[in-house]
Amino acid sequence: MPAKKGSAGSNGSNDTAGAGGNRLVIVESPAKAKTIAGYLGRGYVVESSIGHIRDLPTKAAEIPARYKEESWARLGVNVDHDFEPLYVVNTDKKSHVKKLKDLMAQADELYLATDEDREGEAIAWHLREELKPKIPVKRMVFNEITKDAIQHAASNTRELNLRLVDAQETRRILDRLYGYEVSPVLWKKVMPKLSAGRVQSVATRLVVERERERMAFTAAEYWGLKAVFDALIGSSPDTPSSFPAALVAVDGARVAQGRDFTSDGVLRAPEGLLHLDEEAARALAARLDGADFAVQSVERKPYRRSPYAPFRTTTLQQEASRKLGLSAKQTMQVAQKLYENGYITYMRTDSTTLSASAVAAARDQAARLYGSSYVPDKPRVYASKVKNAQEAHEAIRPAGDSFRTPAETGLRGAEFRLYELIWKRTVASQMKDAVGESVTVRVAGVSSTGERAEFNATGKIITFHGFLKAYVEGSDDPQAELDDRERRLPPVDEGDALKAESLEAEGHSTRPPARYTEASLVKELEEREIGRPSTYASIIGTILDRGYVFKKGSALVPSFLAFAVVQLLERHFGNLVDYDFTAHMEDRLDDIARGDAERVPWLRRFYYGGDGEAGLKELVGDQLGEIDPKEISSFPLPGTDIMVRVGRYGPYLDREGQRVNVPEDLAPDELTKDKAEELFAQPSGDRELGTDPATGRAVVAKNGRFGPYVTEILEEPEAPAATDAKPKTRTKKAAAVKPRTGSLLKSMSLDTVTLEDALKLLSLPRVVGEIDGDEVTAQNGRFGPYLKKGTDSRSLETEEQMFTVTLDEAKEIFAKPKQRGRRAAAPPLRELGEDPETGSPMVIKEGRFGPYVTDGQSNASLRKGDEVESITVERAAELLAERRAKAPVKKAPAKKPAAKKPAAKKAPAKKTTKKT
DNA sequence: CAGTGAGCGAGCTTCCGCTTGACTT
Repeated sequence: MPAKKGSAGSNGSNDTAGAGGNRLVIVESPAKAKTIAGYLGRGYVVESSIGHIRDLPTKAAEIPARYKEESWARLGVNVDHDFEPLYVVNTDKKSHVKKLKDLMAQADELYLATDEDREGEAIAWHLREELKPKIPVKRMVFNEITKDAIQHAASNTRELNLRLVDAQETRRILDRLYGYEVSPVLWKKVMPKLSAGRVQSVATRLVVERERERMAFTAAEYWGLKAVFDALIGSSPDTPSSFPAALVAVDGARVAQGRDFTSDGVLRAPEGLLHLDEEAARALAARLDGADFAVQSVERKPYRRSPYAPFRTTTLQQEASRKLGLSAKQTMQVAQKLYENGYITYMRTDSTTLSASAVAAARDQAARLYGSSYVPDKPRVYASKVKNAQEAHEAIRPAGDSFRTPAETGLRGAEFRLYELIWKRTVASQMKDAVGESVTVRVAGVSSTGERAEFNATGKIITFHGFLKAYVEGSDDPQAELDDRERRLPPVDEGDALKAESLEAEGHSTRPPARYTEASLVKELEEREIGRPSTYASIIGTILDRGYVFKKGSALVPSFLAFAVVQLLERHFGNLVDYDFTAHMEDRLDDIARGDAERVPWLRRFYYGGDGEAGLKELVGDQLGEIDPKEISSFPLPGTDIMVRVGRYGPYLDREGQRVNVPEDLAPDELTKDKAEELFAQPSGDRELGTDPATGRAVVAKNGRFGPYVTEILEEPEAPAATDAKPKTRTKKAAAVKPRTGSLLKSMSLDTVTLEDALKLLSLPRVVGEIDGDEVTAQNGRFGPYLKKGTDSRSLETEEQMFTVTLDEAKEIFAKPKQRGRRAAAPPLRELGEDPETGSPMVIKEGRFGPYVTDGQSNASLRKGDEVESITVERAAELLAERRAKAPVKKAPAKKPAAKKPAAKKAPAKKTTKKT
């Protein structure tokens, strides 16, 4: 499938659909458009939609003005009227949609050739809705991109399948309701900007559940014997003389191994099992020292292994991770490049099917490289293992009707290695099975006290390598035996005497289940039918971005934040994070696609409830009060009176009010009782800076609620003798002598702050002098540096001024009224001229929340995509108009906040109470 | 998780699934 030049087909190939008219064909991907243009030739113009062209509005700014006041506008779904969706053309697609319209204006027929799956059908429908064609519209589908298949598809079109579109729309609406209703619950109860969704929340839950298993896990220790036996035949490269073997039984009782233990560290079924501890194992080894050993039995079984199916998205991500160390995202980026440049087929697929020409190419390549004896008589066919596979694409394979070897591509770096991986896997998939023999040798000996000890050794001889010549799959577990690796044993027979070269005790302990990696999590999701090939990489990205998981090497470790979020969802939205939720959804969508069910009753049940079960609306509305933020963010540390809490500033430990931070990168399963004590013992990362020579007190730097600061350590008022003393007395005493504190200046940092800096900070407030009988001091406050004179104050411009400002300067500053200092100091960033609507001049200013436009009356923040430098008069006027529409009266709302001032001040504190 | 005094434009965060290119330094 070499890329052809230009997007409009002009190659002189057969024109199957007849001469004359112009046909516009729209596919999803630009790369595909290029190829297909070449196959269709004259009379066809092939363009791409570049994925979906319309969607529900993402944020307020995208909601058309006439809907903004609707109660459901925030959702983009009219939940009051049959869940009717509101579609807008995505901002970044507007110009492209116009281009498609222009092309359509010159066409006589429109072919909607998007992928043949649920999403593809929907894209086709959206195209029809948005382009509003007045020319005939045909739906064209194909599963294979070859000239024959494409030409056949062009002359065998069908109608749009509106039921399939209905199913897609239902999926879309459900995901929106889930995501946009549940996320705000997290903002209120846990932390702003968090998110929940059908896929990401289950992915997070999987990672959290695995960590819980690890935390609940109790390791069991067990011992065995490892021996190396010598067959006394002399060794050659092909036939070793000695081989390793492990103790499996003593006097008929099987020796316990890792798999015999439960996750609680106890034996599953102790009868007939021998659990060796270190002492017993060493003693047995001693009693076997010098014993005679002989081969008790030799068991041979045929070994046969078939090649792996060609790559689909998830298997490619897994293997690229194991073998090339690429993340899911990196893999997809590299694959995208290979696809765009015509080296491989499409990389977001759940199909393992190869086209006939690809099968032929793979067989041909295998025969040329390894000989025809390596190629089976009949092509291999791979049925998809993925249950809800939509199979709109082929497997991922080298492009074209004959494959380029990696060397022939001229590729380099990651692109070369990924291509090579895909090429090998594809070629191997059409090769013969590997065959051989697996051998189990059992060796027995009698100890000095008459025990009969039996050892096992296993080997594998591959007599015909078949596909293994081309490709061996990697393993996630480095300890695991590679299934395909050859391991030879000496050619021994029953009764042969053996000499023990070495025999020693070996200790093991059971291991907790391994953490997920990106690749294994994606695999798990795919097996549970959650998520789609185009989203696997971004799901990982989302849960990383939200801080739900972090990476430790390649392992995905859940944060305590994830524990809190998952705990909330499990307790209050159990159905939504059920692992089968998506599977049930898919069943309903299939019903809808077949015409066996309607979407509205189903969505209504989901959103409004029924049959005695609460719907989503009630759960996020009336029942919201039942969610206790404190409880949801608290986890008792087993066996202690310590609580792990997730706060706004990260996780911390709480023991009767004593608090200490938990390092952000501490894995939850590493937070043991001992570790917690250790954290309490070295309080909160304080850094001792030295002693204040004036007071003899220690000065430390700490990180506090308001950022880094320095403080002094006061002597303990009393020895801890009076344990009965009421806290009140202590508070009183502490109130009498408060330690001096001071926030670090912006130029300082916690790591580098010196004693000298600290003493300077602790010297504040500085008395500047006296004005009109009032003492003037310079100090650092909540809003930065300022001067204080009685009840009056003025901000200072720089922190340095706190130490340098003179009395004369202070007089000057106090002579000016309060507000002006700030307001006049900020000149407009840009002047825009008159608002065409109101005639008042508009200027752009920099404010607390970033740049905004003001006409003196209304103010409106610039939105995403608006730039101070480039914003137009029209856009600014539009923003102001929007702002005016929202808050038309100026006085009433201005008064309210004023009256609420005390409440507003409490707001931050209130938030904290909610949380803590 | 330290503790101190203003007066000011609020507005937005978020879902899943399709698919790339557009900016500037």
